Amino acid sequence: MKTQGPISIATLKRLPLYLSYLKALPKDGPLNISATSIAMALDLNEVQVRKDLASVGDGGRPKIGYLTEELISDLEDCLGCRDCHDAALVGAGNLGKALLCCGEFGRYGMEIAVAFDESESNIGTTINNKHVLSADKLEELCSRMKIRIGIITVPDYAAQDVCDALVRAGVLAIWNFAPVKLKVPKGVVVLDEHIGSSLPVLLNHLAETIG
Amino acid sequence: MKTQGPISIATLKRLPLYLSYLKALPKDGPLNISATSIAMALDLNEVQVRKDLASVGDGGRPKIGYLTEELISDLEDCLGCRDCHDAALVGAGNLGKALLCCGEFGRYGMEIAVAFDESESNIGTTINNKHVLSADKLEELCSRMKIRIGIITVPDYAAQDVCDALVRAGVLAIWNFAPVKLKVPKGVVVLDEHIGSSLPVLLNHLAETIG
DNA sequence: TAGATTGTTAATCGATTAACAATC
DNA sequence: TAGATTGTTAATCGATTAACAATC
Repeated sequence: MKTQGPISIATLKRLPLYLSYLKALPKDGPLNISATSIAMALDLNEVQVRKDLASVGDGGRPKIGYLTEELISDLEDCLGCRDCHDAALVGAGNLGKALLCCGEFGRYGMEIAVAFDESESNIGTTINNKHVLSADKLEELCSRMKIRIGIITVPDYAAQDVCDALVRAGVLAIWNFAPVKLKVPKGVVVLDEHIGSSLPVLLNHLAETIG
Repeated sequence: MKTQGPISIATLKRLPLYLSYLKALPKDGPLNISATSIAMALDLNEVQVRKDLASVGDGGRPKIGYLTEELISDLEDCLGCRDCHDAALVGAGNLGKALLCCGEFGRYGMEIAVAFDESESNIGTTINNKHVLSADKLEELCSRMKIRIGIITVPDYAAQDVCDALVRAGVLAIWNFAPVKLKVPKGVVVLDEHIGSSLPVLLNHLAETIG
């Protein structure tokens, strides 16, 4: 693995694509793979692929390409699989459940360790082997477990309160699915995942197609 | 509403933010709102807000700002609320259910009209007043209902097949939640919504913070 | 050697931001 | 009038892409 300079956000977002593509390749296939073929498969520019790969590994060889296994391992290293962080999810509704059941986060260096919810019907249940606990215990437990990542999948009116509680518990990074701009103290990072905010892009395309 | 030139993708993605912010304002508040205050609230650059708003409406007035109601209506027009498209969702798992229950798509000009699934336990049920039907009926029904938008929330191995069926049924725009690069004929648009692909961005920030 | 492939340097493109003029 | 606010023009920035040299 390469000594990293900072990796651009755009590149960072593409790394999971490469990893899942490489992992899906047949095990008995060739040992090498070229940036050209990756680019073709993922519908990307091949120079872009090479630049991206250059930022995670120490390169391929002309005419031969990259060693597939090495590339996978470099990508995993870079995506942080080695030091996996525990996360707490708050709000075990449909979206929360979907995330709890999503197996691939481990690959990216995050594991949902515990979930919290307010509804009696959810509290005490287990989803994909993860316990759903009462939201009352959020602060104390996250603090004790030294959890640094919070995932917010509660309705928008509750999001800021949950966020505040997570911050008090020592959470430093928040993945926010509520369509709300969260206020956090300096040093805490928020990543907004507003499902639906790219919908206009799709509908705009459609409108043009239909004419 | 303004006669539109093409709106940039970045702008298009921000429009829902403005709309939901404006809608959340108290009804008995002031009639006007300034780009400055919107920018503050949403943590954006104020020139950017003005440019974005310029592309949907016919502008505000110096010293006064924009008429809140007019701005809301312009945003709604632009986001296509007037001609709402029917969509079909395929895959009524947790994520599918979350989307079926999400009320806000109507605002953006899309309504999920029907859902399809393979599992016996889901077929025949109703989620948020939307029928879940057998995947066998997908092609015929989507075709008959003249559905133009497909939402794919099935496991990745099934995604391409579902996509093909949707395309055969005449779907022109696909919102894809499976972590797979779909192959579609020309004229069909795919918008990939890879939840998790921005996770590395968050974890990278975290790693820097922790040091 | 010839050709496929890599990596780098420079050009392009799109989006953001800064500076400023216009206006109510 | 003075000041808040708008809109526009130009500068900056980051990311993508094209052209080319290096190499196995």
